[in-house]
Formats: sequence, structure tokens, C-alpha cells
Amino acid sequence: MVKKKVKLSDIASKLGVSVSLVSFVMSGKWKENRVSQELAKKVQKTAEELGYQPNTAARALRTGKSGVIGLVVADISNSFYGKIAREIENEASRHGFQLMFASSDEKLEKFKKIVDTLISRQVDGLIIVPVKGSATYLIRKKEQGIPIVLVDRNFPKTKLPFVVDDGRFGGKQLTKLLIDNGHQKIATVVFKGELSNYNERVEAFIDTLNQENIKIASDDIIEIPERNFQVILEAKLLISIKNGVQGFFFTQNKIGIEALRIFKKNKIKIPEDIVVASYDNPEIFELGTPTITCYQQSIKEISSHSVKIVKEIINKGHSSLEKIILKGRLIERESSNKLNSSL
Amino acid sequence: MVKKKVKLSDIASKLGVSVSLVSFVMSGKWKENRVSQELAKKVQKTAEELGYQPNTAARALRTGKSGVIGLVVADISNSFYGKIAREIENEASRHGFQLMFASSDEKLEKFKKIVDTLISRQVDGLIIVPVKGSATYLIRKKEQGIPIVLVDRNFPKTKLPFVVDDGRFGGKQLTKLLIDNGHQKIATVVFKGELSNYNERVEAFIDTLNQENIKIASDDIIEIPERNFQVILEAKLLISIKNGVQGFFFTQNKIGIEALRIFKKNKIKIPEDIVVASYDNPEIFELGTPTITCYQQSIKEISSHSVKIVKEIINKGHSSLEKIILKGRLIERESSNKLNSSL
DNA sequence: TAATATTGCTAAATCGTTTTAGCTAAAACA
DNA sequence: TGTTTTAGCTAAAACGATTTAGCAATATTA
Repeated sequence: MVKKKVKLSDIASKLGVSVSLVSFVMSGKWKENRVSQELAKKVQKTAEELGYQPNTAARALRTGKSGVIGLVVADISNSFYGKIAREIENEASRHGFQLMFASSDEKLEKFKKIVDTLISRQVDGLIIVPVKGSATYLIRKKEQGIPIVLVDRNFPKTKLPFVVDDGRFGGKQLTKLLIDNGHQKIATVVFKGELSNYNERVEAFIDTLNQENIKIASDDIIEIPERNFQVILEAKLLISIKNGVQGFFFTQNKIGIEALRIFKKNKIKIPEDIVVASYDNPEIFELGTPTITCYQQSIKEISSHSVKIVKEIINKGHSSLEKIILKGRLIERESSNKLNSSL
Repeated sequence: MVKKKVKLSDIASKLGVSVSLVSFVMSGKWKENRVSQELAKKVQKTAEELGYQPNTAARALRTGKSGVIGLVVADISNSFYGKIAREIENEASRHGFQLMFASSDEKLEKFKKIVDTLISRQVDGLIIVPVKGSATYLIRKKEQGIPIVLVDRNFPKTKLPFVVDDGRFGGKQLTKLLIDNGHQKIATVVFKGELSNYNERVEAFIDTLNQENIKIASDDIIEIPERNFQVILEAKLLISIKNGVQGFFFTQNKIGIEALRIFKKNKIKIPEDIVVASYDNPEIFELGTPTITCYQQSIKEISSHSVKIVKEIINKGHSSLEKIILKGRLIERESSNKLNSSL
């Protein structure tokens, strides 16, 4: 009982007109192709009646446009990327695009494979959270004419368009807050590597401390590897605390959340034993006890801009604005102030 | 400097062979088509050299198969669906499928539109978290020959294949735990509507209390509407507490998380003032203070089964196992026991 | 009235694969 | 030796849309 799919020729033969004419009508171009209004209406009506749904594979083959944008994130189950995906989805559908997505897991080989298959699936453009070491690969893709926009992270030395949060701003906001609350001995934690976006947050941390004439020990910049980071993070945090660190600035929600787990496990009290501020704003930061001071990126704006840019590149080959840096906002909560924890 | 895409005919003309032959080789069917091994190797080599990537639009048009599965969830930014999506993604890619996704927002009209566009984009099959009232619509789609499997929620009176958690089991586990911890006056909260899956959790709640000969007041089954549920939930929770309710069983993470927000805002202490147990296991349940007792669905199994089933339906028209009900596991934490909150 | 422009439509090529049918030459058979 | 099989390849149709070129009939202009 499988109903056959309705195609243009079904409508055409039912009305005794040509396929071309039906196509003109269905694509909304009947005026410029001088189809009489009378016929146009008839076509629309029978298309409706028959339940016509265009075959987008055929259309994609003919036009070279699929109406699909590929989205590559680090991990769709991470709340930050989940939110990004959701906003990009909204914005994309507003512009008539569907989304195909995949998670790279921060692995270069997997990342390349994903991007390649997305391209071979004829996506019109790509919105990408790039992984370490993917710069030259992505440049090659861009040079092959694939519309690409980076999001969340960028490669500043390249000409790859991007939409990112202002890491210097966010890093400064959080660091400043910790200092203003009377903490001098503070440390930051970041994943090791050349992703400039996160490094900017650390640089802002350093700059801010320098401006305030606070000395930084080398141990206060804690770099951890990506794999099995939980174990190493725990060790480093505990050592830091033993060494007298009073506060932490975490550069990513993934690190911040794991740190909370570690503090809980080791019965380290926030903010009594240690004060904390983190990038991003997952639910746990808002609802946990204590609430966690954080810097929330402008996810909506980041998402909408990335769609807008990739759409422009798709349509015009380039975008008028290919480098966008957006500021987020500081959310002061209980975790950052020992003296006034009822904030 | 836009490099043109390499196609089969490029490889063919470079080697002076026919397109068909190249196609046979590239699709791995060279043996049954009696291509000499020597030539097959040559073809593979030059395909590699030229960086050939198949045009899947063309392939989809010709074969009627796109290699894409459509995934419709309620909200990709909800951690539960984020995790589901991630697992489905893994499993799908293992079977050679890409995912196209969209969020329904629990809105029927949006849901229908999404499913229609996914179908017109030639997805081979659909994995769907259905919304209220979508049963007849989905049945029609199934009858049109679209491979569909429901996930997380099902329509038991229909023949739509599904993979879901065992709501009776989970509901019973959580309710029993609250009772066993000495709480008699407990209430549950659920979204109003005919989604049997959630209703089963409530039925299990009722059954369990009945079995224990505990009387249930009608106010103890709290039904809330989907839109603007936050306000109503707050009111209902506060009233219940005023009325002497000692504990709550929340049927979804969305409700449970919002309840935490409300308790926090109203300075209601868990488990001192009220004990709590909830379906699902978002980060906040594990890391918050107190930790929240919950029932964690078998997300991995749910996801992998749904992919397996939809794949079978795609390939064979039906699946050997179209109705799967999986049990999850109870995670006992601090929120459910007043007496022993150092659990 | 004749030349030109416009209106309303259609035919047919095209996109890049897959797949069926069939062709040729060599191998196997009688 | 002549016939049948088999191996190894190619030609061409097909998928369903879009789009260019062009045909007739009518309308407009000189």
C-alpha cells in the first residue's frame, strides 16, 4: 500500500500542460516566465490536491544547491553546543535551510571525515566549530569554493570567516571580578593547544593580573590535555589549593563543571575554601549550591550571525562582514565572593 | 580559484574507460560486474589522486536512497535529547547514515512541517520523538511507506514501531524509594496530555501507592500545561507543600530542573523541607547540592535500537522487533532521604 | 499592411550517478 | 572446426527537477 510519490509530470499530465510550466509555477517563477495567472492557480491547486512534495535530490542535482547547511560541533550533548545548535537551527529554518549535524569529539581525523562527507552530501555551506590542527585543511576546503564560517573558535592568522565571543573581554571580566572581590592568588585552567579563542581568555587573565600588579606564578596557568582530563584536572586543582590558590577562573563550561564534581568529591567548599568563576552558563551554574559566577556568551547573536554570514557566502561568494567578535555578559553569583556569600 | 568537483566521468576519461566501469569500482561492485582486478586498482588509485567525492544528490536521485536519517526531537538543547541525539548520531554513522535534525518544540504544526520537509528531502527514514496529537498524521506517513520509528514516546494503540523506556518500571522505582524512605504524603507532576509514556509514569506512581495502601488525594497528581508551565508549577508546588506534601516525584527532567529553580528561589530546602526524586539524570542532579535521586533511562540502548530498527525497516520494509521497552536504573542520592542526608 | 514585440506555452538538454542490456574477443566445449 | 560460455568492457536509459531556446499566436507599432 505504498503510495507513489507525486512528481511534476503527474501534475502536468493531469492538467495537460508541460512539465516546465508546472515547474515554473511551483518554484514561484511563473510571472517572469509568462504563465497565465489562470493556469498558475490551477497548477497550484492540483499540486495541493495531489500532495506534491518536491524531490530535493533532483533539484539539488540540477541546481547544485541542496538547501542544507552542515553543522559541525565538538559535541552536541554539551549544553553549550546544544544551545548553539538550537539557535542555528531556528535561524537556518527561517532562511529556508535544513541542518545536517555531526560531532567531531575534538578529533582531527573524525572532523575531516565528517566535513568530507557533509561536502559530498552537497551541503550548500558549513558552520563549523573547528578542532585543533584543522586550519590548513579548512583553508583548502574554502579555496575549493565551499562556503565556511567558523563559530565559537577561529584561526586568526587565516582568512576563514568567523563568529566568536570576545575572549579577551570575557576573560578580563571574570578575572577582574575575582580580584575586586579581594582575591589575589588566583589560577586559571585551560585545555592545552593552539585554539586561540581559549588562549585569549588566558591572556586576558594574565593581562588583568599584570595591570593590577599582581604576580603570577607559572603554576597558576594550568594547562591540561584533552583526553582523560578529569584525572589530571583533579590532581592539579588539589595541588593548587594546597599551594594557597584562593580562586579559579575556568575557561570553559566543560572544565568548570568537572571542577565542581571534583570539589564536591573532595569536600572542598565554595566559596568558603575556594572561590570560583567560569566561562559559560550551564544550568548547574544557575541552580547548584552555591550558584556559580560566570560569563555568558551571546549565543543567540553568535548563532544568527553565523547563519547570516554563511548564507551570504553561499549566495554572493563572500560576506560583507566576515569577522565578528561579540561580547557576552558577566553574571555575578555566589561562588566568587567569600565575604558575601548570600549575594 | 574554485576547483571544479571531480566526477566519475573525469576519472573515466583520464583512464580511457567508461563511466559505468568506474561506477562499478567506486561502489565496490566490481567483482560481480567482472571488472579486472588490475583496472579496479587503477580506478581506485586515480579516484584517490583526484580526490573524488561522490555526488550524493545524483546517487539519491537515481537510487531513491539518500543515506540520511531524519531526527526529530522536542528540543535539541534539552540535555536528555542532546544525549539521545549524540548516541543516535554515533550509531547512525556506524551504519553509514548522516543525520538531519530539527526540534519540534512540542508544537504539532511545527512538527508536521518539519517531518514534511525532511521527507521531501528524501530522508531514508525517520527517528521521531512524537508530539501530542501527531498519531494519525504519523500513521498516514507510515502508510505512505516512510520508515518511521518513535523514540522516547509511543502511541500504544497504533502499529507505529517504537523504542521507549519502561515508564511503569521507572515510575515504580522512584515512588517505591520515596515510600521506603518513610514518606507517605507524596505528589507527582506531569505535563497534561495524552502522551502515554509520561502517563505510565504517573500510573506507576498511583499503583505503587495503592499497593502500599497509601491514600492519594486528587491534588497529589499535579497536571500542568506545556506553555508557561513555570508559573503554574511554582504555584502548585507551593500549595502542595502548604498542604503537607512531604515529597515529589517529577516525571521529566524539564519539570525536575524547574522545580529545583523554584525551591531555590523560595528557600525551600531539600531534603529537610521536602524530599525529591525525578526522572532523568541531567548534570545538575549529579552535581547540585543536594544531589538528586533519579531514574536514568538507558539512553545508549534506546538510541542504538532505534537506529537498528529504522535501518531494518528501510532495508526490508519491516523490522523483526518493532516494539522495544527498556528499563533504566535508579540512582539513589541525597534528595530523597530526610533522615540520612549524608548518603 | 507589414514589420516587430509580446504573450503563453513546450521541447529538450542537463545535472552525476546507477544499472540494464548488449557487444566483442577469448576460452571452453563438442 | 564450429558452437557455446565466459570474461571484460561499453552504451544508453533512467531518476525528477530546472532552465534555455524557441515556436505560435496575438498584439502593437510604424
